[in-house]
Amino acid sequence: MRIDTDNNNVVLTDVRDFDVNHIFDCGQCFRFNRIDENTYMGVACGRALRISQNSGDITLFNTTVDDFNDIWHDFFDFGTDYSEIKDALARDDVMREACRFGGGIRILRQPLWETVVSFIISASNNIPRIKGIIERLCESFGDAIRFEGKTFHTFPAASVLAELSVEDLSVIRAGFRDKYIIDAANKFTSGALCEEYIRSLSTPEAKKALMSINGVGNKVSDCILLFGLNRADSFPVDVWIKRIIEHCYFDSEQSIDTISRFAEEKFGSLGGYAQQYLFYWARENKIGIN
DNA sequence: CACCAGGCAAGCC
DNA sequence: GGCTTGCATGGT
Repeated sequence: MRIDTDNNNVVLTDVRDFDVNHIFDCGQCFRFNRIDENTYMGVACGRALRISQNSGDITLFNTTVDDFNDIWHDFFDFGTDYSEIKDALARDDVMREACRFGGGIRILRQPLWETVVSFIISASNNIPRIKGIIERLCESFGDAIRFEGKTFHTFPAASVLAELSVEDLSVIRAGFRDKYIIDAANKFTSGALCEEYIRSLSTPEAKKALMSINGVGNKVSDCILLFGLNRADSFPVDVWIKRIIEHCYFDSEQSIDTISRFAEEKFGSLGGYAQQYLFYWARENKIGIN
């Protein structure tokens, strides 16, 4: 990959294993929206971004090289070799096809706090509504930022949400999840949970710490570990993953525990990547629904 | 109208 | 311990 500047844009060439549609449509990230077939726009890490792709060429509009190096390089996980991961995972027909179909997926390194709240909101919910709730949360309580003549909003800090009551949150229409968001904000603000401490823990210990938050159970904590803490040894088992593993590897209904142990055995430390390839492939092709 | 949506907590045994 | 049920809201 080469990094150049063109006017106010950062231009990447010879980029491999990268597809904006795969990255932003595989359900890991809720704040980026499709502008056209090659372009997405959104907010992450306190910055707005417009990113466009033409095969191996990527343009980050109105972005400095410093911001690319300081923020977007890590956000897009450019330090990880996804070809190697796909080679290791593509050991059977199912995984070969899933890795081929979503070959441009990368697991974004999203801010921990935003990931905690986003996946609390995801519980028993659908992706369009999750995005709507998060958007209202940011509009109501985040900071306004200007970008390309438009106003965007950052994700509100835990300390900001900790000042709110459950009633204050009613404007975002999160339903029964509002009290969970407040509890998470309180734990992150009071020191009961500290990001640096959580990051220092092993994956099982970090999971236990995250599950002390009301509204964070087995599945949500696995998503936080994977998307917010870059723990690829975590394999979130949601209804989609459960159905596709059953459909492709068992041909009968299995317990969530059985699915988890199967994934641990089969994918090990690459489970999180496998989960994303499978999730995207299954959803886009409606596999395992019947 | 009933049913469900990337689950979870609380209340039952 | 495992199993059931209620949960807010919005879309079919």
